[in-house]
Amino acid sequence: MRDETVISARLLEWYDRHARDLPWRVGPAERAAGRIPDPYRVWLSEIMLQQTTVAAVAGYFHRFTARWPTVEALAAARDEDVMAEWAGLGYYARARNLLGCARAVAARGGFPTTRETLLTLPGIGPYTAAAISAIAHDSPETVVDGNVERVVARLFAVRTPLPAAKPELVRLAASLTPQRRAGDHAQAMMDLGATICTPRSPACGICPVVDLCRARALGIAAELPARAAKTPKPRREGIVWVGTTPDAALPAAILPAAVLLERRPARGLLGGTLAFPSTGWDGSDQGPPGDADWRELGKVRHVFTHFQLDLTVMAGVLMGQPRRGQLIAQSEFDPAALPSLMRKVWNRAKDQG
DNA sequence: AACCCGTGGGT
DNA sequence: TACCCAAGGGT
Repeated sequence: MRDETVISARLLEWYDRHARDLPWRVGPAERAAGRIPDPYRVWLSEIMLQQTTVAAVAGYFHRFTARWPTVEALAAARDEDVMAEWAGLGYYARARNLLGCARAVAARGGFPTTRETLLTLPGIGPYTAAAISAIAHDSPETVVDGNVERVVARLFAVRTPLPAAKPELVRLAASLTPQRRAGDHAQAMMDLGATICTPRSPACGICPVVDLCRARALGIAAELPARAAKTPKPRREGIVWVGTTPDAALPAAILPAAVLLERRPARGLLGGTLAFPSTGWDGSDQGPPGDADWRELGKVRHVFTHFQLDLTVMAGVLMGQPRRGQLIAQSEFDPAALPSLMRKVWNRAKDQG
């Protein structure tokens, strides 16, 4: 028997006993009994899991499915409600594409089943299209995420650095994909990568395919996959303004009646999210959003994918009409609807203001 | 093809 | 502290 066939059989056997129990997953026993996963839940989980950990996704998945149980319900949601529910999860283009995809799917009467057609929908790329097709329909597609790249690089001792190695890793991963149970195979590869074949100090001692791992034989498992050198992260600085209005019934120092916020441009950094007016760090160059006796509260540090940000927080009670943004009543303001950076800014202002 | 796009936990 | 990197996609 080919090594590839043995690896696939061993992985499925291992998965039958050790599959992670995840909220969006139909486990191997239920799957074998004929239970078909809901494509909506598979799709939603896959979008949320893009570059995002299982632990971070779980709560969001529960809230989304409770509020919008079907793709039709999600398609009918308001943009700002979806953005608010997504707030804190990051990569906000996913939320915009999520809605676009839901509306396209609702309009066409349901999710497509083939990888090729799934690929035409917004937010669905090569990984997600293959994953939905394999997991929800058991199509023999090859699913390659970061876990699979690592597992395959080690099994076949691929020393070429990523991302140049990607095409080779995809070919090798395809050589492992079985014709039956492709969905369970894909999830087994990812579970192995997440729990045993981990980036650092992999647990080779309990790996079901350790005897077939070439990197292990060479003693270089923990060193793979190799990656191209990363460029150092630059630092940016900017200013953010937390403007409030005085409450008519209470002393202004106790409780502000309204907070000045703005909707960021739909594309780009934190695109489409709710934010405090700011400048200087995202390509913008603007003054204070209104007149106030602005005072400095200190800095907030936040690390994005490609730069580190130090934002100086200014706070003040607005005098007259603000020049931009929208005043949100304190009673209707939910800090949880802000992206994490702006949540940090709010917490700083709340602590010191 | 290279760059842009969040966040949080682990080491 | 600093760095790694997660069920990637869009442009």
